[in-house]
Amino acid sequence: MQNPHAEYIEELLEGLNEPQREAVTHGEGPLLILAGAGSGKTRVLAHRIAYLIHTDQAQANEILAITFTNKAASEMRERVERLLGHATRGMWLMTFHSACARILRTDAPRLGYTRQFTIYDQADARRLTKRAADAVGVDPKRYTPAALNNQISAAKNQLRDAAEYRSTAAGPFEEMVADVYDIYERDLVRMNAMDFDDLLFRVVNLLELFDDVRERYTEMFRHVLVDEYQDTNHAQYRLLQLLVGGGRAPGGGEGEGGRPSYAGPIGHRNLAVVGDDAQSIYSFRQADIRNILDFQEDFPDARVVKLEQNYRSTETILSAANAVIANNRGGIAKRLWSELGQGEQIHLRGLDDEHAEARYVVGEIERLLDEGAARSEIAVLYRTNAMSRVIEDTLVRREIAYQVIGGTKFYERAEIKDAIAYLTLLANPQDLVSFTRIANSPRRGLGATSLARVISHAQTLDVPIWEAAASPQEVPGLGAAAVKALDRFMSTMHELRELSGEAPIAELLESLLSQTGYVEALEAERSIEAQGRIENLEQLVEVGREFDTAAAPGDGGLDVFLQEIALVADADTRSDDAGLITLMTLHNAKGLEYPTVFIAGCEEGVFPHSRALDEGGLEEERRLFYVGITRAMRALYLTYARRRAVFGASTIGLRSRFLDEIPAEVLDEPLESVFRPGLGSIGRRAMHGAGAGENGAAAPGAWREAARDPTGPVTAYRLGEDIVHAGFGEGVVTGVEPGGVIVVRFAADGSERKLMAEYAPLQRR
DNA sequence: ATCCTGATTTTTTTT
DNA sequence: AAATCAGGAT
Repeated sequence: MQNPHAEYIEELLEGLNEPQREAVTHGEGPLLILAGAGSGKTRVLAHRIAYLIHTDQAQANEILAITFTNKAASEMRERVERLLGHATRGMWLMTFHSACARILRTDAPRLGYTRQFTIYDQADARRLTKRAADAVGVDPKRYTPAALNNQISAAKNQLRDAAEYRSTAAGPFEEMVADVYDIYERDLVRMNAMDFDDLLFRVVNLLELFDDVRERYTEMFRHVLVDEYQDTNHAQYRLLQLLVGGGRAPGGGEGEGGRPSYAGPIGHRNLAVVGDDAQSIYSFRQADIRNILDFQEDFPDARVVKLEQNYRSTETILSAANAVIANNRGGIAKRLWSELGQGEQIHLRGLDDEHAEARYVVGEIERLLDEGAARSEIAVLYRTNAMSRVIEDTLVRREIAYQVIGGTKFYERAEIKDAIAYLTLLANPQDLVSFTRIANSPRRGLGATSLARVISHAQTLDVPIWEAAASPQEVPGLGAAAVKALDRFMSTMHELRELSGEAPIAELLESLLSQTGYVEALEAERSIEAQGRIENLEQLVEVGREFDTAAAPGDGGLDVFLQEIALVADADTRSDDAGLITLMTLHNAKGLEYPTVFIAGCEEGVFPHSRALDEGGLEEERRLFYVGITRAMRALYLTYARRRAVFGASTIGLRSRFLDEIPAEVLDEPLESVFRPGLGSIGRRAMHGAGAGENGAAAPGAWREAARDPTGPVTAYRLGEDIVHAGFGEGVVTGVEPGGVIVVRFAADGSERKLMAEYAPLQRR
């Protein structure tokens, strides 16, 4: 019997290599795809989804596919639709957080929330944590709300609620956090609100508490696929187990047993995960690399597919990446290879300070553009958002168009948050955070004292803040002026609430901004800044208009709009506009690729970051460096600055230890990069000699021979260099550590010794 | 209630 | 260097 789709399926598998094919055509049961960087995992995922639908193993609406960003999700959806030739409405293709918000929009009432619950972002969560900390009497100098909230967030991501946290709290600090956690949690519930972590946690609660709900979703999602599995946290792990069943001890108990055994309820176990342990970079967000490392223990019958052929980068770039990651212990052995040829060497430059670094980067960008490169082919990556500024300044000066991903996000701008807070209060009258945000914005004479009175009145009566504010004359101690101001404010809000039932979002926003006097107040300022804010608000109205036209019928409510924009990540706003250079942190670059990549700020303390250097942090920093390197397709530039302004003060920086983990033969590093200024006549002569390039950098390769000259002054030894020691004989450099220490393995007895490069009797051979 | 000023803090990384 | 915050003046 000929399958009518046979040719189509053949077409679907065309151009895939053997392991990719295996992953795509794998049928039921657990599947682990270990996908090295650039090995075509997005492609495999898209093809697998299309394959499942084509072979009738699943309908589109029976698939749950989790990606790391909304942007990745919509790109994936496009790919799948192109493969299938038709739309995929009904397929759940989104982030963990979006999927959870969507589940909760249906089922949150089971847990005592309304469907209009508010999602608080990190800033809101911190504000609420501060309130809780104040109530507990925490010394705000010793413990910042951010630090406290991080503790709470970490607990939630491990599915530990306030009571559980208290029961295991050890020491006074954790006791105190437990107190804060209690109040914070109580406030959230009272305000019908959830933070980001709650979205996951509450869905886990929902599925654990209500068998009927769990069954509904397990039956609904016959196939679950997860991208970037190495960066899932415990809550996400548990969620997956509840959805697909199984986990440890397949066929084991009904799941009601002890907690620490993760045996979930019995399910179809159709879980396909894709990831790369070498790219795990979110442990600060409680991502647990063990989720991917232990997958085969969780599912002993899992099919495991390794994708090691890289279709993205040159061999030069890959050998750098492989050499760097080899310095980490453990991990799943992989060796990326590619057929794309050696390509050009990796450009490594040391510059005097961050301004020189920016000038060098932008100078090279200009050169590349002159040679015909498109701006969209170039990305500049850095460790921290603050580092974008200097580069931005330089780009502006040279009039090169760029986009910055991250940093101050659109939805975090004060005016945008205000406008959204108005909408949020209309949807959720219990939302105290939104109320306090907008009650006096624009100024209407409602100061902190008056607001505190209204709030405490609402809390004594245990009624929503909206209700308490609606009858200001009943608030004890409220001055006559304040009563009047509140009265006016609330009558506007009541009018808007009427409107919110029927009007489209864009219209509601527009009337809100005019009726509350918000835009008027900005216009009155008559400043450029205020004008910018007004433009931002216009942009927000535009977002609303797009939502109005795009939203599926019956799914276009205010609550849906608010919950959607609460989960917009900045990475989602990345434009593919061919006319823009892209600037972003290394974290934001995950999953992306560019023909030319710059990694700036390769200095000790910056990258690896000084605050990451304790417990195991170094390996994660190295993975981050690995992620950065493997973003590059053809050209990679690494730069560091010998001096850098940190907090306005100039600081001396040493080149990153990661640079010395890259094999010398793939690097193109001019001499004056290696020699620190004033280190001797040869260094200085090099500066004058071979013709310093436009930005003070010598022409590539000019002094490479000199750098190898064994009689020259001590230069940094690099990984893999062959040396001769006067006492121990021949050996090879197997490690380079900061402080001029190198590790050498000697051929004679195979021993490894640490030596001071400068003083040991060493020679290159 | 609002504005001004000086002190303090900020930089990991993000859904 | 810039942003936020507390305290005090208006």
